[in-house]
Amino acid sequence: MNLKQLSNHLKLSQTTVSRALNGYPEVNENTRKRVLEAASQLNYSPNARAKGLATGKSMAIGHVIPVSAQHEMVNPIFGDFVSGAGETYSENGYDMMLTLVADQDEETAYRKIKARGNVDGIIVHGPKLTDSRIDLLIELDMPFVVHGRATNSGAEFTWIDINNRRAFERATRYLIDLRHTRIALINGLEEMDFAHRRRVGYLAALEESGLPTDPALMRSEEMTEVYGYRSACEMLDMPNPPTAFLISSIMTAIGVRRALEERGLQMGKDVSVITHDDDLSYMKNGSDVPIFTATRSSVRQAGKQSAQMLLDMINNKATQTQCLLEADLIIGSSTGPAPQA
Amino acid sequence: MNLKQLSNHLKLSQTTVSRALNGYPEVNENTRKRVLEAASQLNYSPNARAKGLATGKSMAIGHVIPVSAQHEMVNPIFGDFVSGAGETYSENGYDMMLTLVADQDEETAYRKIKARGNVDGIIVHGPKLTDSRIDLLIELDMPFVVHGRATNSGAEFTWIDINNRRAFERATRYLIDLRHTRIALINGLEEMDFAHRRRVGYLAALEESGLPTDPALMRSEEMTEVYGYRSACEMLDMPNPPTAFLISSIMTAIGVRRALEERGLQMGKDVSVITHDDDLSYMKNGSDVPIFTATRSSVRQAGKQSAQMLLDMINNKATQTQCLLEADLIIGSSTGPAPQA
DNA sequence: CGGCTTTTCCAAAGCGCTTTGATACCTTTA
DNA sequence: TAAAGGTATCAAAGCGCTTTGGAAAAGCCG
Repeated sequence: MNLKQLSNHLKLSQTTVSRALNGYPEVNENTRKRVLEAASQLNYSPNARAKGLATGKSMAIGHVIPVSAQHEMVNPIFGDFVSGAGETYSENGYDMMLTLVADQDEETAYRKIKARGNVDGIIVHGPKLTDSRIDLLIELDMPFVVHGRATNSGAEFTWIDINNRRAFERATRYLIDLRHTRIALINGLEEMDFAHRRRVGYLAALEESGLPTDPALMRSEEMTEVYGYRSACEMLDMPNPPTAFLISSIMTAIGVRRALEERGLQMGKDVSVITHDDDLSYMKNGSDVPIFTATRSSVRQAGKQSAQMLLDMINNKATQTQCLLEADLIIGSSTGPAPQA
Repeated sequence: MNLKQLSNHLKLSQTTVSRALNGYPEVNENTRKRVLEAASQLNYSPNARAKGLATGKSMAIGHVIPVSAQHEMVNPIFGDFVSGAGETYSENGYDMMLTLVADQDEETAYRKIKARGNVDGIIVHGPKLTDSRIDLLIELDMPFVVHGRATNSGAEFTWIDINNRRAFERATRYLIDLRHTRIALINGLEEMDFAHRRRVGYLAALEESGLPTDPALMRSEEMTEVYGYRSACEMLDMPNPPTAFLISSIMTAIGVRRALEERGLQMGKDVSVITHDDDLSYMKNGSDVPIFTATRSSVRQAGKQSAQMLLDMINNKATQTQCLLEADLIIGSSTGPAPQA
């Protein structure tokens, strides 16, 4: 069923039918009603390609997911982010297009996306400290919103991010207040902007309290469970082990917990743990009382909001060009005063 | 840069340029080379919408993710599945389109997808025991591949699935061989086809050994960590607790482990645990020695393969219409002989 | 060199929609 | 009553590509 058939069936011109369907004023209300009824009854939906060609809009948003060829890793937050964004898209009649791009061919990939013209805007995932994609997208004149920031980018762009620095500064300070002095940082890859900021926050709190920093207590890797386990094992087996861990992801924190339990160490008593918690749907941080003390911020919410920002931008009703969310510091049972030496 | 501009620039007709780019034989090799060079130099990529309109193909595959409105849950396997599929798509020049659909408006959603015509085929996620989508898609004449099966569907359709029944039957038998007699099943929602099959396998093994089934030892819910924790707590606090758990997801298994540890029970000694393991990238089941004894099958691989099956189907070189993968039973340290009463 | 096929290229139609510019038909107003 | 202004509809052009049906150019043969 296409427009032509529908309008023949109604004995109206395509123009009128099209206008009736798209809510233009210059069509009689009775006619409009008739058209709308027929359309829904005959199950007519306009062909998206044709509509896109004619309007120059594709009514789709692209999500470009960086894939490091070595790891074949998918960030576990991805599902929740996308589900949040998807909700906004549905409400506004947009489709969501996914593209996985290996680091090395980012440039061509983005250019191609622009040229192919099947998205009206892009959400940029996983920005690095220095991220060439931003300048590229500006050059291409493609609307985009970055989930995160890119510290070393001079350009102005629209982003939504959580206050990673402050969150980790607060968390570190909280541990220091509990008299911990050897606090380990199990971070994400520090070429990633968020991880870098977290480290800055961590270091700031240490420095503020005059505590020394120890490179042996800082790790930076892809945030898997095994990474948390391995790091914790190695650190706990050091002569002078940390009494607290600050961790960038709940998956990794679970690995750390495993290492603790394996050693008969009690979390919140022998060793304290704070993790960042993206509030993932399948991996909630406990129910009533949180398992982990955590810096929490819903990534689903961030997805929803970044989608909204992008749509506003595309439809020229943009006002807010950046959005910094504060993470909550929620206290669970994984932290407690440092054990006396 | 569009075809017209490109062909003007080359002083050739659009026809010739189009043919040169699409590898048709009726164009001089020198001309073709000239065209190809200019295209890459001027960064020309054909407009996907226009191309789609002209060819009737959209070169995109839709993934339709069911979202239960209450839970707002995203299956954690989703990211890995999609990343596997995405790889196949990239290799073949296909895009991936994501649609989140709430259960109640499935029918309209699928009809709309068909009518809008921006995908050439669909991957169906999370099939239920009885799933109306299958008949609908057949009626709509839309190529599709189901990730999983739908037991109660009479129709013939293309699917890829793991042998859930056998996997859980083997796992249960393994536990029985270890002299466990009270084996709990912490399953996914049993309206889901995979969960139903797992239950059938579990029951078959029990029956085969003449062991009684106890409804108090069987749960069926959305597979979160908290669900595992809560179920295990409740069961362990029963007068006659299970000595072994069979669990449908590694996330849930982690919750069970948390409950065990909280009670000072040692996994693999006091209580045995087997879980299904989708081999998620960020949640590997340990490194050298597996944390959990598990029935393992890579969901990333399944994603890759289902994408391939669908593309083959669309391009008429389909041969294989169903694919049953066996899960490995890998032995970790979470299982051991049942403790003597 | 004329007639034949083969090679190489082209003009124009068409995919399904939106949108511009016109055209009828009614009202209103001077 | 004629001119002016609305209202409701339409025919046709155009979005950027593919593809059909030719036509010109080139190569081959006797």
